[in-house]
Amino acid sequence: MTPDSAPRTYSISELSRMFEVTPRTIRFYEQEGLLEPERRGQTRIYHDKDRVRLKLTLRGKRLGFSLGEIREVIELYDALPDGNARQLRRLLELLAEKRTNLQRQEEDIRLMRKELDDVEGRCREALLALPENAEG
Amino acid sequence: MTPDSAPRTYSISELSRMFEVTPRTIRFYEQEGLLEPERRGQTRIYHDKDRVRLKLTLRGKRLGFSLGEIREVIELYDALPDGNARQLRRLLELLAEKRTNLQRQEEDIRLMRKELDDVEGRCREALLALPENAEG
DNA sequence: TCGGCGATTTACGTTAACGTCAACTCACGT
DNA sequence: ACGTGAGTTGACGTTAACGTAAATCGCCGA
Repeated sequence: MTPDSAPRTYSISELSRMFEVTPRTIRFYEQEGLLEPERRGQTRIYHDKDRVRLKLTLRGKRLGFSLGEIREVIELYDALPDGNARQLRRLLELLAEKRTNLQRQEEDIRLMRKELDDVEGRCREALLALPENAEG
Repeated sequence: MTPDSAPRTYSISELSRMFEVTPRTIRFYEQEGLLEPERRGQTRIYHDKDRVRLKLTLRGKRLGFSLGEIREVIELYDALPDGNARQLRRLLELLAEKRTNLQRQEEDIRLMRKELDDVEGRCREALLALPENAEG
């Protein structure tokens, strides 16, 4: 139906709206080696590859990774199919690190949930103990 | 056996070692309203309450919360048993926010794991495709 | 009495991750 | 020809979260 899944492109403002970040941020990420948009004249043209990278970058950020860490993975990933053994092993190392990190975060989330439950419990008790209570 | 579970106290360097942060960090957290150690002369004396707060603070940090966010929760929590209704409701709001946040993070972790799996898969393929391969 | 050691205060320095201009350029519609 | 709107390039500003260094204090043991 769609012609032939035309390889879409995006303007910077388009991407910026899609992910709710400013154009400044997107240019900054490029400067930091996280994106490599095409250029039409002086204007940047973003492809799906860039969109995906941006998505991964933002996700990484939400998980507390620095732009440097994210870049390192992306760079190694890009050199993947023909990377030398050293690079590949390095990448595996990096991946293992990230996994460990994720695991710790899951544990932290679990514990934090318990805290929240506890606090919320006490909070509701305190509310009910109020003279003029009316919860909702 | 232990006398009567004496309410332990800690020096700043002791705490600093326990959590692998610098004394500077601990003082900074106090300045930001996250800790309120006792004073013996000009020296800080930390109680278990402070230790717990520090632990929570660091956990919050690992989950990407700012010191300000963490403080807000701690403050409201401290004023808990006799807080007024407005404060209590505000606290419930905050807690809900944090929960939403945690949920998003769990989703992010899930997705990130998938990415890692994918990358690792390709990486191992690339390794095996090497002429002089020897994985371990 | 002196020398350390641990702690404190004050203050300036630093890094990451952008924000915020200002001054263009370029294509487009009228 | 002209304005308008999107995009670009410097360049400097900002904020959070500490780092770092210098000067000071108090106590304890030889």
